Amino acid sequence: MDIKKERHIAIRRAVKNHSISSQEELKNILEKDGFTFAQATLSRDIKELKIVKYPDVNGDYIYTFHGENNYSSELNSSADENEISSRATSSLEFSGGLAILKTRPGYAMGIASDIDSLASEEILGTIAGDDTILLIPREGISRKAVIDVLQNIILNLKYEI
Amino acid sequence: MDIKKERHIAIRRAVKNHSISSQEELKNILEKDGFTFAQATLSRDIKELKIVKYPDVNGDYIYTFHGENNYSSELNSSADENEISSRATSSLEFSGGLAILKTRPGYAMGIASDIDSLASEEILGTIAGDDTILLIPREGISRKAVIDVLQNIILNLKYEI
DNA sequence: ATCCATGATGAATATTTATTCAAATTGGAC
DNA sequence: GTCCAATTTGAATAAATATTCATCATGGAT
Repeated sequence: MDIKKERHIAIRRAVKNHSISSQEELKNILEKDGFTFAQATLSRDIKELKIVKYPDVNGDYIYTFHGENNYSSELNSSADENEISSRATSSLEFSGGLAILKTRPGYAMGIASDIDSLASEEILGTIAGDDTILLIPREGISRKAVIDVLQNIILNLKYEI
Repeated sequence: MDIKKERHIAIRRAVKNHSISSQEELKNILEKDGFTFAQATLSRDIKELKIVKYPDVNGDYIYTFHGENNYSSELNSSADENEISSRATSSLEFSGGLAILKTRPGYAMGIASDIDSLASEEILGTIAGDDTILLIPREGISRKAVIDVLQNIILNLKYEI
């Protein structure tokens, strides 16, 4: 698998699970995971993943996803809701300007709702059945941009362009 | 009125209405509005206001509020929904660990919903009637923190500690 | 009014982060 | 396979941002 893609996944995971306040800190974590790269690469990765340095309630900076609630609660820090989504989705395919995301039965509504709130910059709207979500990207949003943002929400998303 | 408070309001307004990609750019805008200050001050202001430098869809950086959708649509760029909230709210008061936000009749539900989504880091939950919202801050969140975050959502909020 | 504590600020600086530029790698098309 | 264009990357550097430290202002308390 693509090394960059792996690194991106590792970055998302690290950002989610740690309280990271600088790229250097993040770099150290990833290096312990066996990744090797320069700070420049990390800066670019963070930009692509739309990760943000957020001033948290305690007066510290913390890297996080845009719009993500990051009060570190013990409740959901181990049970990672994105991991659930990961198991719950199966594939993403495109047709014309539209995309179809398949999910496990019963999951479509919930995941569509997550997408509505977390990817509203790229996705104009969603229509969910039981195991299928129709995604309507905004004008000018590329397939790649759709994939990128969904990968932010759903770890290990499988897709076909 | 407090010069810092005025500047904060001007910053929020500028961030909302312009596509600002650096503190220097923001500083220039504010200076045209008659404010004078050093970059250090702006950095601190931005931290206090929890404004974030966000990598947008076009591959640029843009200063924005955490979690705010900033696809610049002509639809709502002039009709500013926070301005509506500003006219729609009247006062914020505290009692014990709780806060009461008064609104114009009929607005409580809508505003409470905005607060739920935009201030969930500080506010555990809200209960809205017709013109009154009960805010339940999370443990350890100070009154000042509550005021700060609500000021981010509601311009010109009036309050009593 | 005077004192004290707290907050606000700027200049300089440290730190952090983004970009440039050149090199290396990758992924087709043939 | 070779070639070419795209993408990825690192080292160095530029640019941007945060903090330090000293100073000044502000707002009580007495």
